[in-house]
Amino acid sequence: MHNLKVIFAGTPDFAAQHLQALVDAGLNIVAVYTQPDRPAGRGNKLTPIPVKVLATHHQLPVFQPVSLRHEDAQEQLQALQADLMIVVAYGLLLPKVVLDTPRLGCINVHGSLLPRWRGAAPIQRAIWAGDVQTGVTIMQMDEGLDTGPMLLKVSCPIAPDDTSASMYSKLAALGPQALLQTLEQLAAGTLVSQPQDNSQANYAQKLSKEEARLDWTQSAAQLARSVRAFNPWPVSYLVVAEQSIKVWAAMALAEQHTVAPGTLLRADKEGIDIATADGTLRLLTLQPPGKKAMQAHELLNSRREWFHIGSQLS
RNA sequence: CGCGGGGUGGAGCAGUCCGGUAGCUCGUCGGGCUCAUAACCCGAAGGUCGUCGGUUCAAAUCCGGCCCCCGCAA
Repeated sequence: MHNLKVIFAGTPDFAAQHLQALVDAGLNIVAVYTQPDRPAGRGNKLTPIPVKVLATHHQLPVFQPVSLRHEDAQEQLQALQADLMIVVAYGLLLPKVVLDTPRLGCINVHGSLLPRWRGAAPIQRAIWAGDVQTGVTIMQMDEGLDTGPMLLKVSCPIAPDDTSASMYSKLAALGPQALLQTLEQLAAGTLVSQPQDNSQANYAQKLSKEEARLDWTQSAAQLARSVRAFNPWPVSYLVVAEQSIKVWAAMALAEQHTVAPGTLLRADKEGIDIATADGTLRLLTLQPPGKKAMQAHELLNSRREWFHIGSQLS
């Protein structure tokens, strides 16, 4: 596999960890594609792109086209005469021309056990839906959205306290291993591809800030899963005293109640308990705007007036 | 120059506008009550108020520089 000319395409830290593994494995990486630098964050400063930082550190040629739909970008790609392109969380659509440019096409590392959770937020949706396991799938890319034939799947259990953040780091360890294994099989000629069963497919819809607002008409169990799935982004929140308070950790209590959803049942050292349509949600770690995340009892030390027992949350 | 909040005993906050005895809710330690307690009562320890400089008889508080943390919008 070391004589393959490989192009790597990816953007965030998750992708960078795969690139690192490829570099460590001694692959011949002829180019690295990543998204253009953009002003972002507080102060709108230019934020370094993880993959670019790593590529630059290893003195790999970096390309940052705005789109791969333009001919000049496609010609540039063509000129690299690559055998294979490896795509991990790149964030740009690859037109068919691009998919066909490398001799062996493009392969992708996807954060779910395909065909379940095709699309933008596979890791988060697996937690959100209460799946007991997820994993990574290495697949040959085709024109569809994560519809290509699968080359290798590795699964990973989702623990009851796993968040999207923790699953990301678990899969960021599994993905590179699976990717390297795939490349070895490719080189050895033992690679077997398996088509996806479309009848088993579903889509992992992008997360939104709107969706992150805790909706007391959902069940406590679902809300607890959402809190885990939306950590570290967009982070579940509730509105109290006209402020959005992020909820970084919560748990569903078995306890039932007879009051309206959104009623504050208790607020003590254990946490802040709120009635939902089905069961009670206990808020454990909260973060008011401008503050750091803190335990419920710490917030109550100074903001008791925000949490009067019996009050209604919207 | 995107908008904004903040750095005060171990924690979360008030006090800053109108300079002048360090406050609140917890935690910790000691004692008491109790069958018992994470509950309650009594008491104690613990702070150069982010940092550097300026103004002043006097600065957490006024003025200026610097460091750090965080929310929103992208």
